[in-house]
Parts: sequence; C-alpha cells; structure tokens
Amino acid sequence: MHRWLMKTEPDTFSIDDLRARGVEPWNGVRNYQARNFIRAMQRGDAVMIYHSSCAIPGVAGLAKVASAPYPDPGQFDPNDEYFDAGSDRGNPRWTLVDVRFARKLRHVITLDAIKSLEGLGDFALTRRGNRLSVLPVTDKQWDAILALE
DNA sequence: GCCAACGTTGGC
DNA sequence: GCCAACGTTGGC
Repeated sequence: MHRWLMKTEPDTFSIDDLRARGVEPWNGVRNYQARNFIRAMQRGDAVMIYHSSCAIPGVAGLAKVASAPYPDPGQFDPNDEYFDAGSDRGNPRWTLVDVRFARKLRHVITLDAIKSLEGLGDFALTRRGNRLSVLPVTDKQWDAILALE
C-alpha cells in the first residue's frame, strides 16, 4: 500500500467535482515520471488531491486509487486534447487509474503551511522547480500534512 | 500576467 | 549525443 499526491487545477476539475463524480478516470498525464508513478499504483492506495494554479494552492481532499493502472484511451483519439500520435496500441505510452473521492478537508492545507513543516525528508512537492503532477508521499509526510487540518 | 524551472524537440 | 529553442507548469 502506497500513498500519493495528485495535482489538479480546480478551475478545471476540483475536489468538489470529484465528490460529484464519485469515481473519475485520472486522464491526461503526459509526463514520463508521473506516468511511472501511476504504473506503480495499486487499487486502494491513498491519494491527496492537490489544487494547483489557483488562489490557494494546497491539499484540498483525499481519495483512493479505484482501479489497476490501464491505458489512457485519450492517447488514441485524434479528437482528444491528449491525443498522442506516437503511442502504439500494442504498447500504449500513457497510463491512468480511476480515482475515487474519499473526503474533502475542512480547509485547504496550503502549500505555504506544508513548506513550513520540518523533517519531511525529500518531498517532490516542495522541491525547487517542482512540476510533477503525480508524486509519492511517505507515511511521515502524509501524517505531518494531515495533522495541519 | 510574469517568469523561473525544467521537459521535450530537433538541427547538427 | 549535444544543446539551443521552445513549450508547459505553477507559484506569485
């Protein structure tokens, strides 16, 4: 069992949208490092839903991985915004998992507050120039962040 | 809207 | 295989 953080822009798809949907295929990840993390996911893994590119960036809610990893169908659809002409159907390049809403936090745990935590160890979220949209969270990091709720 | 960081592309 | 140009991410 592993723990993860997945970013989303709330203007496009927020924690409230996930709550309304229940389960959502987390499509459109087109970064190899993020994809490799997705491929390491297992059904039942815990996920922090992080709001990025918005007024108050931070962790907004919790979710669970609700499927095994499987090929992202958008990569084969020329009309899809995430279409990838270079992806081979026999060996798909891009992978996704379904994500199931668990709960919305009482308030957003801000990036600012997370940065002020000490002793988190290496954490992709607070690394300089951080751009990864899917990243692992250690138990220690998970607990320290949620203790701020 | 700006811009730093960094991944990707493509010429050589 | 190098690296400049370009595109994207994401905080501010």
